[in-house]
Amino acid sequence: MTQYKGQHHILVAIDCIIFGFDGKDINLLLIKRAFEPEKNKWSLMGGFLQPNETLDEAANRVLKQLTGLEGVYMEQLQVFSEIGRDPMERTVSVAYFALIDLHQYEKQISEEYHAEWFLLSKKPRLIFDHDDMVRLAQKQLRYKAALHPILFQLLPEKFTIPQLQNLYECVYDTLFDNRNFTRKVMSTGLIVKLNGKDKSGSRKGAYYYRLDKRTYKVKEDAFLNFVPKADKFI
Amino acid sequence: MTQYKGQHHILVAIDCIIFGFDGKDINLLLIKRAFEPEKNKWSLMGGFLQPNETLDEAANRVLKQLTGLEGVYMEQLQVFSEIGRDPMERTVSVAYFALIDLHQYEKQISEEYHAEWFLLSKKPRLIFDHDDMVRLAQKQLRYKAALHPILFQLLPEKFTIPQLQNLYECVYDTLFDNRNFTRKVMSTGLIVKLNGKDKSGSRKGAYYYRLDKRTYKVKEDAFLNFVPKADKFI
DNA sequence: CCAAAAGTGTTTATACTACACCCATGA
DNA sequence: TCATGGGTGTAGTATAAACACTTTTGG
Repeated sequence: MTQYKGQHHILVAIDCIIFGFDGKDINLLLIKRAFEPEKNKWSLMGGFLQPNETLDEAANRVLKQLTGLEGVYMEQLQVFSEIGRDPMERTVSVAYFALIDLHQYEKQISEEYHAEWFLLSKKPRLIFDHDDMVRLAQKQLRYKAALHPILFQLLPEKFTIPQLQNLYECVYDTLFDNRNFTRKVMSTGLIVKLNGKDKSGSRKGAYYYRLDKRTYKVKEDAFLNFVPKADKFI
Repeated sequence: MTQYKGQHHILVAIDCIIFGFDGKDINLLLIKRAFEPEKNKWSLMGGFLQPNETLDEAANRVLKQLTGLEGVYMEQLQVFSEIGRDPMERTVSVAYFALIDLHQYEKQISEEYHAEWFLLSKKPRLIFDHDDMVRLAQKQLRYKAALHPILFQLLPEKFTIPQLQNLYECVYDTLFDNRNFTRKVMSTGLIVKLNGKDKSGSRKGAYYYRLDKRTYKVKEDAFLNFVPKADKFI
C-alpha cells in the first residue's frame, strides 16, 4: 500500500496533568523542561506519540517515566490544536489527566526530570498552552467527581472519612456538612470500615476505611451525589 | 527557529458523527467514501487537518462541506489512535459529534458526496473504526443529554412537547410518563409557548414552543433531570 | 359520535437539607 | 480536665414518581 498523497504530516504530542493529594491540598506535578524552546521553564510532563504506540500507551509511558507508577487512573481530556501553540513547529497535543496518591510517588525516579509538586493554588506559569490544559483538567475533575467516585483514586488504600471529606472540600473549595456527607458516602456501599484508626489527625482517632472494589466497579459509572448543588461549582 | 529533530510526523484526521432527528427517529449522516482504501464503502464524513486551521475549524469545515450548515452544535469526542486503524498509513483521528435538525439539511450540497441519512438502528457497517466512533458518540449523547439540554439542537425552532418527549424516548429507547415529563420541562423555564399549533400529529393539535435562548445560555451547563433514573441508560 | 393524541392534578415516597450534642483521647 | 476533632440522629422540606381522566377535533 502507498500513502495518502499531498497531505500534511504533523507532530502529535501528549501532555499529562497529574493531580495528587497530600492529605491537605490538591497538588500538581510539574517538570522543568529539558530542551528548547522554553528550556528550564515549568511545564507539564509530556512527549511525542511514537509510531508503535497508541495515545493511551504514550500517556502511560510518560506517566511511568515520571512517577514510576502503572495502572493509574487516567483519562483523555482534549486535544489542543491552536496553530502557534508550540512556536517551534505545528504540534497538536492530546491532554490527559491522571489522579494519583502522591505518597506512592517515587522521588528518585523523577529527579532526572527536576519534577516538583506544586499546590494547585500556587503553581507557576507554565509554557505554551499548559495553563489552559490545567484549567480545563481542573474543571473536568470537578465535573466528573460530582457524578462519579473518582476522587478515591487520590487517596491511599486506607483512608478516613474526614480525609475523604477534606478532599472533596479541596476540590470544590467549600465546606460540606459532615453528617450529610458521611451518610451519603456510607449509603453507596462503596467503602468498608476497617479495624484500625488513624491517630495522626486527632486524639480520638478516625476509623480507617477502604474501597469495596466490587461495588466500585459497579458504581463507577452510576450517578452519585456526594456534592450538594454540584452544578454551582462547575 | 528550527524543528524538533528525529520525531515522527503523522497524519491527523477528523471524523464527524452527525446526528439528526426526523421527528420520529435518530438518524446518522453517512457518505460513500470517494477514494482508496475502502472506496465506495460507507463512512463518516471526515478530512485531514490542514496547516492553517485548528481541529475545531477543521470539523466545522467538514460539516459545512457536507450539510451547508454553520454554527451547529458540535463537540470533540475523543481521539482514535490504534496503530492499524487506517491501513494506508498511520493516522490518528479526532472524532467530533454534531447535532442538527435534519430538515435544515441541504440535499443538493451533499449529493456530491453521495451522502445519506440512516436510521441509527439500521446503519450499515462502516470503514475502519468508525463503528466504534458511532457507538461512543451515542453513549456520549445519552450521557450528556441526561444532564444538559442539548437535544433541543436536534429540533426545529418551533417544536411541540410531544415531539420533544418522543426525541428523549428515542435517545433512551424507553417511554416516559408524559405528565412528569411536561412538568419537568416546563419547570426549567427553557421553553416558551407560542400561539400556533402543530396539527400534523393529531386532530387536536399540539402547541408549538420555542427555546428561550436567554435561559438556555444560563442553564446549558446546569444539571437538569429530564431523564428519570438516567444512569440506568448510560 | 368516535378515534386518537394532547393536556392537566393529586397523592405518596424518596431524597436532601439543616441543625447540635456527646464521645474518645492525649497532653 | 480540657481542648480537639470524630462520630451520630431527627425533623422539615423539596423533589420525583406513580397514577387516570377530560379535552379537542377531523373524519
